[in-house]
Amino acid sequence: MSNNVKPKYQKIVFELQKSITSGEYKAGDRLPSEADLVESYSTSRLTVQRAMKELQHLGLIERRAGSGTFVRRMDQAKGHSFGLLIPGLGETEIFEPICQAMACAGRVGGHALLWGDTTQTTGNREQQTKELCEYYISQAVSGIFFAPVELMPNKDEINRWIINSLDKARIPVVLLDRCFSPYPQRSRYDLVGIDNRRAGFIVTDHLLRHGCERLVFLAVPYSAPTVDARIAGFREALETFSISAGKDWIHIGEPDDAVAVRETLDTIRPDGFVCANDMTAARLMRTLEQLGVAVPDQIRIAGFDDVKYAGLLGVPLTTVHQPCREIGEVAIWTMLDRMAHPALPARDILLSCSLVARRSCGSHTCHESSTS
Amino acid sequence: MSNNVKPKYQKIVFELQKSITSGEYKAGDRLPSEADLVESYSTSRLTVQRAMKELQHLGLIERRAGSGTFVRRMDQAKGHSFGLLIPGLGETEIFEPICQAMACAGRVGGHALLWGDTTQTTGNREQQTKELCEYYISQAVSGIFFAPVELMPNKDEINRWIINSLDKARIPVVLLDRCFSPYPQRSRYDLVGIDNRRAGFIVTDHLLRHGCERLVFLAVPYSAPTVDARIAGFREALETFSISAGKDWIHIGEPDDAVAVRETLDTIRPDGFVCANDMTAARLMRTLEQLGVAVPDQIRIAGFDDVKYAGLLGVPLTTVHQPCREIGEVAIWTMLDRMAHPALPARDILLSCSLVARRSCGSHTCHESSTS
DNA sequence: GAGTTCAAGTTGTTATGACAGCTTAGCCCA
DNA sequence: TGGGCTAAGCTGTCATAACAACTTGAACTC
Repeated sequence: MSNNVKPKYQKIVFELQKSITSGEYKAGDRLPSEADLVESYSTSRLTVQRAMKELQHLGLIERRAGSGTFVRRMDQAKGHSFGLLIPGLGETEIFEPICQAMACAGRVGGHALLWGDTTQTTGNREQQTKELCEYYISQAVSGIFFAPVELMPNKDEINRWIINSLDKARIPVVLLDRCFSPYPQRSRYDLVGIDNRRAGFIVTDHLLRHGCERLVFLAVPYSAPTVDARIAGFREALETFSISAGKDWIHIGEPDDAVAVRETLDTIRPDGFVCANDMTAARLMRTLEQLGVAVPDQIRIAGFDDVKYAGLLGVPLTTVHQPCREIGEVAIWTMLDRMAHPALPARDILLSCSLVARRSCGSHTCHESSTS
Repeated sequence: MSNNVKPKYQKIVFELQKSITSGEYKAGDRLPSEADLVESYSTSRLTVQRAMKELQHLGLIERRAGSGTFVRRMDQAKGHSFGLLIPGLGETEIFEPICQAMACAGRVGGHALLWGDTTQTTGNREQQTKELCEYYISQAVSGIFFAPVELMPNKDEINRWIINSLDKARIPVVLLDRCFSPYPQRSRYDLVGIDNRRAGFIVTDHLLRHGCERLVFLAVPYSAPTVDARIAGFREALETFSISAGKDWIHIGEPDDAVAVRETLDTIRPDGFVCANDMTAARLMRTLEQLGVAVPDQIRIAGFDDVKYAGLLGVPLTTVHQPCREIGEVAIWTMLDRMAHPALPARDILLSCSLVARRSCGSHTCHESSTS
């Protein structure tokens, strides 16, 4: 005489499970609230809650206090599709190889990468980025790799809009290269990038070892927090040489502004520049050439990123190499791991990077020149 | 801000977990009955039951109606075994909860954690650590979690010896909390820890917002690179307040040295100290008390780690909380992932941490009644 | 138009109380 | 002594009640 009276909460579990797997509720859909279920099953809230807890442990649903209960995105048979939301793709040079590596690593696992074009000349970039974001949401991608917008006065607003949209759609996000929150804060997302503080230290240390004593760090306005980290490393390296940075050794401005550059040269009398990235360094070099200042003889220069043309400039540029391939691989892994373990806390995942010494720092150990 | 109110049932889960993983209850043992727990925790049966359910889902216990609750014997067959190589285990306070979390997370996957004792009073620590390392190698563990030695003049040599040994044995390593290389360098191993630069920034920023204008960072000699990162954050925060740190604002010395502390007070005239960790802060507070300096009225103090006794000092200590549980979980997943993908580059995996404001910083907005 | 406040709705946590079903140990009786 | 029975103790299930914490969107203010 098997007791046919099944626990009431198991009945609820069973029926909801059926509704979910049969497709009545799809991924991301909101289930009826506890109050609704209490009524429709004429039971107590505790019982409903217990059923929900079971479903949660089964990994079928996801609950959010204040918001509701949602069907979790199922681990599809094999392949996921991920969206790339990278406003500067094609311009910054470093994201292209990163995406390449992601596509390659993704193919191994049977995943697809959607490339969105945000570099069309028509329309403004803000609009394009938002539209691409909405497109990805409509396509119900499994996750999105996002490189926050920078170098725009209203970057915070745009980034917040995007993140809010993705949050509402409950799409997991992995940040690439940088966070969108102002520094001491931390977003709730994983971030994959390089250790910018270490990079700043390495490149500054290199210049100091080659005889520099008065260095200026140059960055354009509205830069990302990555630049702050590079500045921190810059300061730290100076400190190890017992050099205390003057007030204006961190200069925020345009490298094309010949007047401002001239003034900086005259007031601070630096013997070297650390530029926030290679693009800034390249533009500064052109300005210095116009001003008749010789690189590296009078002023040494270094940058970050190791973009393709860094070694092809009039004076090959010393810089820090971004391990783009590795960043891409790790980013894919991070996304998959995040989908498998949603409860893990947000992680900053930093990779190491290496110095590429060229002539602009006056190095005697580099390959390109030997002016011993 | 600091979310000190933990659910009661989670506390029960945590304590029972600890009792199980520490071996107080062995496999097959019967745990106290619900009624017993209701009494000893002075709570309701529902709460106890909820805690039990959690432990059941974690796979730690097995319940039989009418009989009792029993510790499940774990399946040693399929899991890996990992070694914990943590020289200061039991002293630093922060590694204990980290290991606890690792043991729990590992148990879910059927993995075993070997705890090595390096705190015996006989023999020196160096010898013990090396012996433990050799023991793990002889046991052919699948991986080792290593917290490099610090605070010893020959720490570099010891760490190198250990790493070389593990390298020869081809045993994967995940570093906990800190790297063993001097700063700008980077080891070839994954590292799991907190974002010390951000932590340094947060705590310094907090003191500055409460009116401090002249701060000293105090650390003992031979500290790990984590302290350098905290100093970098310290400097950065000062910078955002347009305060340029004086030469001696970074003070390396013993907090017990009353003469040196007196001299620092007289020459720099600080209105606050940021100490490299809670232990340093606690010792400094005692010295200041001897010198008749009032905390926080004359000098504000803050530390790092949020060790257990931080809130129990004469003047409760403002500090930065280390998310030990999260570090442990992430460490286990990192190790498993590393074994699955040996080709991925080395990663620094940093977690975020939060400020715990108590009286030593002179904050009036805090609630120091956190410790029950 | 952007930020703030506020109210309604949702889940999270805990207390109290009750009964049902299962297991074990010990007692009683043959 | 062996077998069955029973009482005690355990977990499983469910109802009612209340407050806390969080989210969202709409109304509101600057």
